[in-house]
Amino acid sequence: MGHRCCSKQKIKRGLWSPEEDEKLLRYINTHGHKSWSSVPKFAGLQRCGKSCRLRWINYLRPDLKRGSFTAEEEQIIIDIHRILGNRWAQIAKHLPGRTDNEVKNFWNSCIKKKLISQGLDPQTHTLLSSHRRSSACTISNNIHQNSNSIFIMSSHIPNAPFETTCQTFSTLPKPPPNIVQTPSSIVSSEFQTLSTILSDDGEPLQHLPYELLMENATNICSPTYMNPSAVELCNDDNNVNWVSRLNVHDFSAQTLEEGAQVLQVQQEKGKTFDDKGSDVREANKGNLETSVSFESSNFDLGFLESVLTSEFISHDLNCMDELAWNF
DNA sequence: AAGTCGTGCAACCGCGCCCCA
DNA sequence: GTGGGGCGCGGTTGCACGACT
Repeated sequence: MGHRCCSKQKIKRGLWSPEEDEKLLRYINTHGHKSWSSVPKFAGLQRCGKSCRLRWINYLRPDLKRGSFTAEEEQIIIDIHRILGNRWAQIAKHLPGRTDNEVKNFWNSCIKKKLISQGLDPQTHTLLSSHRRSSACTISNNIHQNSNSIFIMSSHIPNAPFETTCQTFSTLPKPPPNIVQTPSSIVSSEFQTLSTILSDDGEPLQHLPYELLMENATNICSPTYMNPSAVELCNDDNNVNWVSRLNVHDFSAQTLEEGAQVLQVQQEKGKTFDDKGSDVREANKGNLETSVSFESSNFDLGFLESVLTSEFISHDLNCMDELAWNF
């Protein structure tokens, strides 16, 4: 079945010949492509407009980058996919010279397999269930220099000495001065440009640019730097206000060794943050709160990632589109 | 050398959105 | 309000080619 747009025409399908490429290229370079449906007719091609458009976008466009993806591009794809999912066109916008088709193919042929081999679900970027039970997970510093990922998870060999896990925390590099000596709470105004560090009583102490927070996002979970009482990720997008809060009182290697851990995740809808970042946390009594507790000797930090990631992903993808993803 | 299998990628397909008459 | 055309997007297919037996 042909495309609706070209059902009346004699349509050739399949691979493009060099002659067809030449015709299309010459026509578009001369006339542009105001209407794809009329391109084949005027260019002398027996193709449908849709096919011409695809050929131009994916192959003939002069600004296309050739060759294999770099490690940096790969990491960008993974990072954005973690948030946006299979929105290849959106992802491709952040990779100059790459097309959505190219990104999609690269994902399906390479990245997907790589993530699976690492025990990660390529759709959710969380540990596959088969790995979740058999291994304790650590949240380690983000080793990749070009990544804005909040966490990188690494599997912890079940019977390995616990020091292996702790080591991850204790060898983190020193944080920048404005994040060290922290108050006990960080509020990340995730989808705006300011992030705020709050004191114990919720008063804003310091506003941080979003980029700075993200650059140092790994610090949030580094007990070497601090021992925050909560990590909050909030979105104040017009009428939709939400906060994800992770109480991580004892989020330290020391306590991990002690075994019993409590992670409380509070999802609080309806909270508002004014534009100065002040927290009016008592304002709303009707908040939805979800608490999850663990009493396991192996605190599953992988779950933390799941929670955070799902918050990022599920709450409002429209916000994601408006993110300042212009690296 | 011939057949089989796996992989990468170009191209197609169907759906949904937007615009306009 | 609605129906049709155009376009963009994500999922899928199928071919070409190299590796392997």
